[in-house]
Amino acid sequence: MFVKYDAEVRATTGQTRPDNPRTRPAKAPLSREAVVEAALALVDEVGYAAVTMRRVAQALDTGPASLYVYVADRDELMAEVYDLALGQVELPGEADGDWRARLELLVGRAITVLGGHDDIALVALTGVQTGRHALRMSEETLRLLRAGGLGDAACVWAADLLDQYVTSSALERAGWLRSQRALEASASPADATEQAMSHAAGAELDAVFGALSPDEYPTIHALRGSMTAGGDSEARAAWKLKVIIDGLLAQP
Amino acid sequence: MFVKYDAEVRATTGQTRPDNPRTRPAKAPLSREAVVEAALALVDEVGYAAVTMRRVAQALDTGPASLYVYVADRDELMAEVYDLALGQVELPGEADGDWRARLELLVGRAITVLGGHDDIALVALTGVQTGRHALRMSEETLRLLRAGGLGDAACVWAADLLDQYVTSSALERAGWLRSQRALEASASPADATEQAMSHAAGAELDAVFGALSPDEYPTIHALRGSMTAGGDSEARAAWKLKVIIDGLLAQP
DNA sequence: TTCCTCAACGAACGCCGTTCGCGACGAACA
DNA sequence: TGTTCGTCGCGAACGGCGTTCGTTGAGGAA
Repeated sequence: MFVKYDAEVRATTGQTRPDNPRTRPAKAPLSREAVVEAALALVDEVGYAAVTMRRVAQALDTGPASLYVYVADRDELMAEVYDLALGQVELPGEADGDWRARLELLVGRAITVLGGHDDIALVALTGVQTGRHALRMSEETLRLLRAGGLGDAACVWAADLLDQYVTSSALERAGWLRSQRALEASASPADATEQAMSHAAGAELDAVFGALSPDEYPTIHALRGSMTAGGDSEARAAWKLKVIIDGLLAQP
Repeated sequence: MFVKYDAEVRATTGQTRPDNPRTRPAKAPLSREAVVEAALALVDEVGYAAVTMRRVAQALDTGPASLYVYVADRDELMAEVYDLALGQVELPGEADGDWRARLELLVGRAITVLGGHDDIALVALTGVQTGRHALRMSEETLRLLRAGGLGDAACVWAADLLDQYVTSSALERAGWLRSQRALEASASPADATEQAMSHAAGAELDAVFGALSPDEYPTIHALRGSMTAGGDSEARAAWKLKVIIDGLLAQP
């Protein structure tokens, strides 16, 4: 009853300041899970770098000090956020084809999901992740590679290589999405066709490569047409993954 | 006169590099180049994340505000530092073999050099680098790939893939070196044999994998012997690179 | 000599992650 | 009911960050 009253007052004033926070008899349900979920939502909303302990606390209507009951520090929180995001990756099933088709699907989904949460994949660069969902991904990757007939050591090294590929691709994709969003926000809504945006996105790189001296950088100059035309990023990603898997199968 | 005195004092104390009479007879010993060089030295000394504008300024015996005459912000400074580091990569020559041998050498050197400057490779994740040395690397990579007979589009995509590989490998290597250094510093100097360190380095991962339920993670459990035995990281890196290039050659 | 330009920098602003200790709360007990 | 006591949420503060602003003073031009 008091809780309800307090909550209502706070809701109508929009601030915790006016009333005495101490009058709260019972605290809203705070938990490690809630903190991590709030942080992931913030990553999507304001971006990885802008997720601060203060902002997470604010989203949960509390102070930054309260978060440290559930989380050791920002790094640990972000590691949890990373694993939560990884949980959104659906594992391919029987109907998705043989080991190779499933592996390609798994890697593609991981890149899509992680790249969709801004730079959360940066967490994977800080070391081997041992969260529940990270282990699930490793298990499935190794299982599929084994099904492909690779040797034990090759499986482990290949999983390592694929993990590097997923992480760097997710970060690349996150950066691309960010620039698209920035462009979309800045451009006048009238001419914001997708083609115009895509073209504008690569415009500065176009200029850089075009201005290069053909004598000093002959190959870049010769290929600048192919470099600018990023074209279908989907096809590019699929090509890269095919390269890696073909390479794996070429090993003894 | 005071300026001159200051310059002499600084030169004798070793704050700036040997006096070049041609450049700047009596000007302040500060320049964009000097700032970038000081920053790179700090990256090696205290690590990428700990390189702050204040520390760079301190190393140059000035205040942080003075740096902004030569550098727009920390990101731009770090991009310059990245390119300076890349300049330490020596391009393979005629004597190093065919295009493939040279490409493997180039990639290996890039990983070694970048990985040796802590997390400086993080810069490459913020977007396509267009510094002098970054372009030089791109030019050479594309040239070698073309010499390998790849088509125009394949060259560009392959260079992209190799760049991802270099960046992520450099960061992995930097992290490994960091943990080795930490271990070396913490362990008692008496038993600091390399084998003991290498073993201790993977000890916690060992424990994690060993504790996993064989039912939930059967493949990890089965391969945990191969996972822990990181073994020769040199061989692992060479294997990964071979996978990628073999994969490239398997494309139509 | 006088003036002008601009590199240099002290000081400050608004953030950040993290820590510490106060004091209100519920429980146990008289 | 009145009193004491342990728990723990969180306000307040600390040291440090990137960056900005306005002043200062030296070097070159006139």
